[in-house]
Amino acid sequence: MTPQSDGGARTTPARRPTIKDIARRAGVSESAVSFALNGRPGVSQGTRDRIHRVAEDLGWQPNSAARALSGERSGCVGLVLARPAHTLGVESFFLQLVSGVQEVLASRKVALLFQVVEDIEAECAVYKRWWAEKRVDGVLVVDPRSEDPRPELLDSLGLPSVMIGAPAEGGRQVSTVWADDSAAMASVLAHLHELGHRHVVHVAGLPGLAHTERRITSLRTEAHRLGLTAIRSVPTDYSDAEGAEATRRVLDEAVPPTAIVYDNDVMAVAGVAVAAERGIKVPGELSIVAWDDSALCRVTHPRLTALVRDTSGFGRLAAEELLAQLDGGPVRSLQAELPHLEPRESTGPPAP
Amino acid sequence: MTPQSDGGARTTPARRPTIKDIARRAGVSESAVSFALNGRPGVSQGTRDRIHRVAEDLGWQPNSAARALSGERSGCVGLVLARPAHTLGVESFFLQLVSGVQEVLASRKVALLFQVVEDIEAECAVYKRWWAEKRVDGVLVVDPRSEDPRPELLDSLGLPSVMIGAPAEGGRQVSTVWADDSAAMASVLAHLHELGHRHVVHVAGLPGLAHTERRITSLRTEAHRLGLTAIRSVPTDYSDAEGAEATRRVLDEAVPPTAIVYDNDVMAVAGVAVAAERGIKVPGELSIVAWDDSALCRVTHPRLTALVRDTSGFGRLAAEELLAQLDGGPVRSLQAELPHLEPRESTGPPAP
DNA sequence: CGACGGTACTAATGCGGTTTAGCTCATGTC
DNA sequence: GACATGAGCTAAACCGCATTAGTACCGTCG
Repeated sequence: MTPQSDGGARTTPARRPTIKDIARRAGVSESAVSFALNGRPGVSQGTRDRIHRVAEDLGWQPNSAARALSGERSGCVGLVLARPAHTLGVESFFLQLVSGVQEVLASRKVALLFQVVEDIEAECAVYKRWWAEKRVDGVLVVDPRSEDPRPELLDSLGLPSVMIGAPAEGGRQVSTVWADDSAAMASVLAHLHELGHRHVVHVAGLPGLAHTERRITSLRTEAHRLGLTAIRSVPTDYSDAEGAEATRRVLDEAVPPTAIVYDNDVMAVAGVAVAAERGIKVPGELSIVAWDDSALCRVTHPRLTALVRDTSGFGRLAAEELLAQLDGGPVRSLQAELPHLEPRESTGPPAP
Repeated sequence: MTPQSDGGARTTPARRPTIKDIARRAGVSESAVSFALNGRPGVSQGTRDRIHRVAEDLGWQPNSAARALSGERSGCVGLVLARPAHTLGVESFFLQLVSGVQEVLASRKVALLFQVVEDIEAECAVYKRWWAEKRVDGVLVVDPRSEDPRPELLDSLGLPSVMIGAPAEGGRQVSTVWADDSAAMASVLAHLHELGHRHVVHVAGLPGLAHTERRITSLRTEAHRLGLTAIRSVPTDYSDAEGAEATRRVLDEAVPPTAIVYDNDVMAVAGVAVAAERGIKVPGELSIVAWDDSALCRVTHPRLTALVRDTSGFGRLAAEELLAQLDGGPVRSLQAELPHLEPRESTGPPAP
């Protein structure tokens, strides 16, 4: 830590123009300006144009605090990510989601308040604070759980919100946007079944998460339907470490699986590494499928067969839905496009 | 898209308590409440305590808009990430940085406004808008460039800011927080030199970025000092695709390098994959070093020797510095802890 | 020709805080 | 006992915008 320059006086920058400045320059009252700039009736077309010109000239933008204070809208939506610090930052899902969200929000001049916390309790605390401070108009909620306290909390606060990734839950006034994990899992299993696999392991993500549960259930149902018995899910925390560990465990079993489905890209890559370390050929002796595509799936050797979904499109959908709700739209449950399987080099027929 | 429930009337939630409510309940004026809650003089200890108790009871939190409007502080800082959508989301650096930033901000109840945009022009536009809307009190700026328009812009707006990753630049009233890439690069080259490598290629990141330039310069200087001539940098855009492509190119040369240093983890992993695809043994025939450690470096086989830095600590430092500046502190240039090399399995002596 | 209705605008108020100015009363001072 | 002092509190202005309640003016119609 080396202080280097102590910085002198900062020159005072241009003062922000206000409605008053516009009013003076245009020779009208402040209210006229407000009407004109907000497209309200009560000003002639002539003055309206003049006001717009002056505002443009001055580079005026509404002061967000003032607007929030009078208009009852802060122009912000919130997004909290509850993840223990060490699991942060490898998965591609999240930033892509956010980039989709932003596209929509930015076009409507809505800002995104973002916060990373350790766990779900802290997450709830953030919602309460944001609500009390009137910081956000609504929130996007990720990582829905099977026993989730958040819909109830958000409902009681009356904070408009969209749950990303969960189907509708009974009774709560919370919109949801979700992908059909069940169908997707079925398509993955069908692909492997067609190739001839009869013994598949699903290295799942966190058990508490709703979509994990859906995938596990779907796997079981489909396996049953296909008459397969040697099929099961093992839980992890989504980390590379547990992904690798789970892989080692199942490969050590008396009858190891011929295919493994991983619940995210990071674990799938870890699985490839474990196979490499043991000299197990992929896909010759072991087929691997990654849930969620990303650059990762393309940098491994062999490149990974992956379940591709339009993550940023998912984010866009969620953001649209939240904005619609803020505009007084109904609470709904929307389903995103079905993920599709992109076969690459990591899946093939099992060894005879 | 399947609308499912149309949501009925939302029950009106509890009204947010205001200072007025506290004043009434405590039997004092609103100003007294404001003084008490902000630790200003002008109220006796007795009333002060009483007011605090009432505020606590009511669960009062200051309305952020109101406070921003009168207090000249929005309680928000901004962070813009300018990346083309397709390069988003693999690198671990960013989310870790943010998690460090948040730790500090949250403890001071400052919110983080986050925005993803396509390029640096859009980024500048966001700063201008945030300034005009008075949305943020300051900003954190990432990915500094060698010819960077942002310090000048931020300076002219008078928006307090901290550049993350660049050493101080002449004249601008912008703080900086940076790591000594030059020394780090020197340590990497020393490691490889000790192992016996004489022909090293540096697969660099985007040429425009300041730290890329520093690493390239340092590599050249150090190579010269060590009397090595077969050493050079090749530029990429940080993506897995270009990392792989660059690797193929240099391995195709008449005299291929015996070691490659990659400017991020993703490209290093891509490099490993290219080696695997060609049957080149790592580290037997090719040593690989990754700049920045992450789960990725541990899931490859072999695990990657990496340059470790405390990214979230870096974020903390930057956030601290920005807050200090908002509190009237001087503009400074701070240096973060020196990254250190973590030798793993991907580096070894070159083939004889 | 005066009441009427509509248009184009202004004045005034409020949002929830912060801050300045002022007011009251007890105390100390000479 | 008159007067300055300061502690403890209140009233009022203000931040920048949205909104509601007027007001002035004009044309129209009975």
